[in-house]
Amino acid sequence: MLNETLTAAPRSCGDCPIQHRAVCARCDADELAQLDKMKYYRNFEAGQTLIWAGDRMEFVGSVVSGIATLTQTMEDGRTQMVGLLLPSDFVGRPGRGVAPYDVVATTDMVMCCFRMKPFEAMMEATPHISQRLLQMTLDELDAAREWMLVLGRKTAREKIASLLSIIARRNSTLHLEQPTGQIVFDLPLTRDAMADYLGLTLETVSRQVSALKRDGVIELEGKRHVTVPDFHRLLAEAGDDSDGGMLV
Amino acid sequence: MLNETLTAAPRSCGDCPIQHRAVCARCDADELAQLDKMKYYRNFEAGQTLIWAGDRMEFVGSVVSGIATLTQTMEDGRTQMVGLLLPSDFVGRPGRGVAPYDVVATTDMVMCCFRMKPFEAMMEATPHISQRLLQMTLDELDAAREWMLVLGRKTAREKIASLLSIIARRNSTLHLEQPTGQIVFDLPLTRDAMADYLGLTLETVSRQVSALKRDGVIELEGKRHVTVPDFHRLLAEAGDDSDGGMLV
DNA sequence: CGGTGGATTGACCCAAATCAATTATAGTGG
DNA sequence: CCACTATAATTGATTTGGGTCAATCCACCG
Repeated sequence: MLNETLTAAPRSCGDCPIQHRAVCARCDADELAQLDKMKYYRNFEAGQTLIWAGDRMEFVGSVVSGIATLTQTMEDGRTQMVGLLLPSDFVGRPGRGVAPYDVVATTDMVMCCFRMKPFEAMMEATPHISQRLLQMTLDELDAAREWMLVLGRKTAREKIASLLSIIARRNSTLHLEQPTGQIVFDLPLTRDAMADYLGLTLETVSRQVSALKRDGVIELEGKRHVTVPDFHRLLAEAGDDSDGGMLV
Repeated sequence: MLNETLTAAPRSCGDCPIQHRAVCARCDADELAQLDKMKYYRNFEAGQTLIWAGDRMEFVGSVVSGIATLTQTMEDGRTQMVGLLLPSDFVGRPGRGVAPYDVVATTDMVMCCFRMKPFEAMMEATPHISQRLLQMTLDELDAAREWMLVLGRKTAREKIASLLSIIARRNSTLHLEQPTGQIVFDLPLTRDAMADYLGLTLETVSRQVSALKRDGVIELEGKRHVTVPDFHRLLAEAGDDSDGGMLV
């Protein structure tokens, strides 16, 4: 399942489900103790906007469980999703006072928040955090560039296949499996959110999902539960390289 | 002029035109001396491919002068530019052995290269470099996300206006001016490269450039020399926020 | 000069947007 | 338990922005 059963904050960092992938992954016991003093957990409900673009940011933090989206909006209302935040992903930018994007919870969420000021001070003092954050940011940059190819050059059908394969891949790496053969997962996004991510309309998303289903690339149970009988077939539909390509 | 007259390597870091913006910007004299031991300059000619996607990377480095592009290619030949590298921008990723994108010089270039291994070791030891690199990477991530909106939701006309305003802005920040009123610059890209950046065909680029010219948004002298009589008008054509929006 | 590569312009076509109507699906309260 | 909404999703008909194919045009250079 994509939505972890965890809906409450972990008892301590030792129990934290994201301790090995989050921004604090490299911290030693001392450093974790320091972080503990500036951190607090917050719960958000599905649909809730965590941060509005233009707001003052008073915290940064990690997604502990649940899923959020980063979205950019033009004055005339056109929107483009620019990020999908899964457990262990980092929210906010040290040193920046104002949020550039809307951050919206698509499921119930738990966040581990750090007060901005002390966190920034700690980043100056201990290299472990900024080193880890650098790694994570470089990964996000790669993902963003991958997404630029999707937005700029792929057909609607390829876009849908790309999104499905990305969700499938992220989902299975969370569970430490290699994505091959049959894969099953739940879509964390509505058709509308998928359209925002893909630079399409929701009608086109719906049509192409139906087409992929008709052609046997995917199977649907309800609107959200997806079975991919052959992951390689899906990758081929996405226009992605035969297999490899993926930089982890 | 966009192309700095500098075509040779600087004598020393003190003479370096990018010393205040590059990855080494925060380094003290000691650290610069350390870097000096692992660095070497390389010249590239316009059109030359610095790095092929899939190649082993044996160096990382900074653009000292000139302009390069980062490009992703699908097996069937569709290409998408995913980055524009200007002086002071960083090339390569510490810790990564294989290049994910083609890097191509669009003008003659000088690069300040660091041998990968010692550079990585130094990053572990001195926080100044990874802190600066983190800042730069976060800026690039913002730029990439800005670009996702352009690719996903803007019309061809807006895309052209967006590209022109980005080049104008970057160009004038290099010269420490505020972009207002009349702006003059040289396009560093061919129509074809612009199309690769914008997710368009070169014919559409040509048509929309002509349209913007016809409508008085820009003036052209030859194919490359651009005059923008009213920068705000250009921003409005780009669909960008009335003025602000820009996160520096 | 003719040639070559970049750029422009025109005619036509198609993939995805838009406009519009139905069809699930999930509550909610009588 | 069944109407009565409200929201998400599907499907159809039509339009359109940008792609494709093709014919010049232009500037520079040997």
